[in-house]
Amino acid sequence: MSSEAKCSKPACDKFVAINELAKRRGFFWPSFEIYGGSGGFVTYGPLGTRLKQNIEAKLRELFVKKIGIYEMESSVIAPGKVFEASGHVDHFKEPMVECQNCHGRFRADHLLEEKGISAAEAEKMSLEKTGQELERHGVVCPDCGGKFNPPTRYLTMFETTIGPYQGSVGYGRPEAAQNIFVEFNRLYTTARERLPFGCLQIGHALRNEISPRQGLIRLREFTIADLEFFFDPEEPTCDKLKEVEDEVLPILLCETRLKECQDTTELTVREALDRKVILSEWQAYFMAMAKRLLIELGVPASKQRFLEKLTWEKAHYSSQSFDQEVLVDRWGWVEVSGHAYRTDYDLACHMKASGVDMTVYKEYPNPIESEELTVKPNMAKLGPVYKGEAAKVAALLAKAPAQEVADAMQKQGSYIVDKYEIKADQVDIRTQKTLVRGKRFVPHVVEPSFGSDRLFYVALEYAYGIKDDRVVMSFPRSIAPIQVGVYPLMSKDGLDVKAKEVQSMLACEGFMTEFDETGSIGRRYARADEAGVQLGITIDYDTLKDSTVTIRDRDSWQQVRTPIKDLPKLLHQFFEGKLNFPQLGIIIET
RNA sequence: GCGGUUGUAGUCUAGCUCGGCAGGACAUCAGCUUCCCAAGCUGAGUACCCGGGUUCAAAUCCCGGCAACCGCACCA
Repeated sequence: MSSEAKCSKPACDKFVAINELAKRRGFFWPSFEIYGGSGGFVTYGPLGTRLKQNIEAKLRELFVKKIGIYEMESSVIAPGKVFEASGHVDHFKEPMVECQNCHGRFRADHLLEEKGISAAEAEKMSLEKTGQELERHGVVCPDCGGKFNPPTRYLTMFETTIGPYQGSVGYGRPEAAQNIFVEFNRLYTTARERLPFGCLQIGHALRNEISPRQGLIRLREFTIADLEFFFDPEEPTCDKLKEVEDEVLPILLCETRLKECQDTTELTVREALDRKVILSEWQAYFMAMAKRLLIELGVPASKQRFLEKLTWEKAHYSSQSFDQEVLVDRWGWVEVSGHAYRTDYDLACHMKASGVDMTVYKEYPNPIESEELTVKPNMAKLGPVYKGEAAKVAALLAKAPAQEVADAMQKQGSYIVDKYEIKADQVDIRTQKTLVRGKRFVPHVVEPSFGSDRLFYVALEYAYGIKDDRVVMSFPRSIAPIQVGVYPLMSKDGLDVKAKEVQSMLACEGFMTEFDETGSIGRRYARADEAGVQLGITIDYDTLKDSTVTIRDRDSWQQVRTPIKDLPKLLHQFFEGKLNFPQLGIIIET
């Protein structure tokens, strides 16, 4: 079918074209179709799964291998306590009211805010109180003036029961980050108790969206890549900053946004830090790396920007947040990653809720010497005098300010604590030298967090192109789901046998290959272009004579002639980016 | 969740107003033929979103559900 005919309708944008292609060729499709489907769930097919794996591999290459970040994998379900402690149970529950007349739904707290009640106050209110306040202010439906039903809470986390006991609530994680915080102590031990260090978790997350309607952009179950990077707030220096300090970050600043202006400010990483636009060096570093990741996925720098989040847009845990956005055909700017400075919020919350110490110990370069006056009860003397009350007296003494006790002893020879008079010989007062070698503190965290499915979608959209009326998916060569297609020019005269040999050899060399012998050679090239197969190797009658093959490039449709024996080395270098296509052999003029 | 639009093979779609054998294009598979950019011929398989109702007869009309798109709302 001609793509022109397909795109003559006004409704046909890239989103439609990609969804159609994705279904037809097996990149992805809506899940559970045989039962009518269920919104917000998606299945990745053979091509899509590979592409997604390659994208995630790219993320690992940039964020894990190069910096030495750890990785972990934990459960999707967590006991209720985890998300109560993290603040998600409170923040994912929105009070909503429904109009009895038109059934419109509104955020109850937003309605109260319009009546002059502060956001903080409205958020804290109980459901009952919210209902009373709505009534007191005579709030009616802004659409039709109808009355509201009593407010209810809508929880955007998936709730479940762990085991057969009803009281044991569990939640599907809405982000992968909490697993990392919860396991901090083990990870820190594994990291040989050194800061800074980071840990990445790529895995599924669940958010029970009210109405997920943008294909891969908003799903109820999706893949998230959360990287939590822990560092000492007193030593916030990023030792990798040199590698990225000249990288330009186009940022849409808060001050610009408040003027209702969409202009981005182009700042290098260095400038952004100097001007305190970005507070943390590590955060700036990760933002620069995120920009590079998207470039490697095929999104040019000019189609990317960072959006500084306004105070009320930020997550409950974040002190400074940026969204990395990519321009897409249908929706304009779409978030692909979030960069939050979470400070010590999460670890502190879990420490408080669990009672487990999650501080780390830092030794000072030079121990700090200090002199301290101590008052030690002399139990040998106190015991016989106070008998049963001796322990209580000792405890009271321990609480008393040492200097005050010492002064009293010197002046009056005794000290009165509560109703007891302590004699000088009943305590031991001395000056003790102590050496403070270090201190304990809660590490700070910066978090880059990627939506894997969104990375996948933008990679598809930016790969999508039309050449001579044919769809060509021009993936960057490092993420192409199939690297090499092998085609016998004819599937007879031994060409097919030879082609299978070549394919098998390349597969053993570690390449992702595909064999196709049906249809004319042109048709097979077209099919391969649509699947984003990077290179095509064609076995023809000359191959049988001189053991050379034709290699065809997906994007330029150029062809070169190369001996079979040179293929492994040349192709490895090509996919590593060390060779360009014309360097793969002798160019065939067509 | 509300309002609007919509749901027909693998994909895109005609037919629905006015009930009467569900048609096309592309894709797929097989055979012949051709062989370096979707050639041709012959043949094949595959569809009316689900459930109920009205009717001799339902893709078509009615009711309910599910799903998608657009708008509203929501999106830490």
